[in-house]
Amino acid sequence: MRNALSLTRFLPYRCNTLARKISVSLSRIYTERFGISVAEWRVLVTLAEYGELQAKQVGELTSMDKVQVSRAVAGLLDRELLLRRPCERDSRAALLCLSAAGVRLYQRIEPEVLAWEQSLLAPLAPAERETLFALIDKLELQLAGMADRATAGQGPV
Amino acid sequence: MRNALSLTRFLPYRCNTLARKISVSLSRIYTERFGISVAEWRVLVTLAEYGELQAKQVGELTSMDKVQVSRAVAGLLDRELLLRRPCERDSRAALLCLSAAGVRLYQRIEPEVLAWEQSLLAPLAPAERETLFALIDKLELQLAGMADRATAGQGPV
DNA sequence: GGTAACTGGTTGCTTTTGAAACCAACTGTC
DNA sequence: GACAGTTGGTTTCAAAAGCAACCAGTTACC
Repeated sequence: MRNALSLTRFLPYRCNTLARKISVSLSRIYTERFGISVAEWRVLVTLAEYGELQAKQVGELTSMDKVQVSRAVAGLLDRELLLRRPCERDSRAALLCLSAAGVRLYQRIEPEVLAWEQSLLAPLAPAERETLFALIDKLELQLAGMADRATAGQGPV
Repeated sequence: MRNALSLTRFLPYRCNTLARKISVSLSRIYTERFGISVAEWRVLVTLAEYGELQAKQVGELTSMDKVQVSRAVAGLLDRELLLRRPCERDSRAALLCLSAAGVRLYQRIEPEVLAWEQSLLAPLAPAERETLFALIDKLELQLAGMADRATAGQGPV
């Protein structure tokens, strides 16, 4: 049967398998050896970068939905890798940050993850790395635009 | 806390979210409107391209593992979009191909998917598209090498 | 100040995924 | 031709993702 579509040149497929392979390879570092899930890892990185945040902000920064964030935070609190204190401006929310143990754990994992990333990016010249991130930016932007157009004109919200 | 790692410049994260957004956007076409899952879609595309294949070959061509293939094929057979006949050389295996209904369905979906892909790739010049696929190729190659090295030297197999 | 709509966050439930056990059939070796 | 090891494919079971309901607290409006 004649068809124009071949998976090897189909971006959704290529992007999906690449992401999966990357994730499997990377998660060996923090999942198998430190018992940290992908969601928990993202929360750790974000709090390490920003200091103190509400769960909602973590979700926005990581593109995780609130259920994922809630469960990841619960797991990290169980292991006392996070601290939670009430937010005085809004008593529904809480402020999260890494505990001392969380910082120590993060500092053990981070260099290994960075080394792994260097090894993955090794075959790419610096300019190619820039290009790669620029292309990803463009595609995400375009997707956002496509979503907007798809939901527009569907009657009043 | 000072750290070198920021999610916005971390390839695993960027690749993961991009793949997820692409998948959500695309699957609106075949999931919501035709009731085809991602795995089933890949089987359809592969059989449309290659004609008649064993489940194992479908798995190799699509990077799906055999459980995924098995379930996708079962779903498609239920809806009579596939034909299965015994393989005379190996009676464990079966040969799969699209049924007439499967071809018709595929021919309805394919143009919509191609149009969607064009719309996604619209902001990329032809040369940029080539670059993107080349970069993905390089990264997958590197990952394969990293996996080899990781499993090498772990004692006799 | 009371009530309706909304929001941050959690919980419960259903659907999806993935790993490993499993079955039947095939291959090689003796 | 019997036995050990392998392979194509399915099933089973447990972890994970996604959805909707929910609770408590907040905002907006009359």
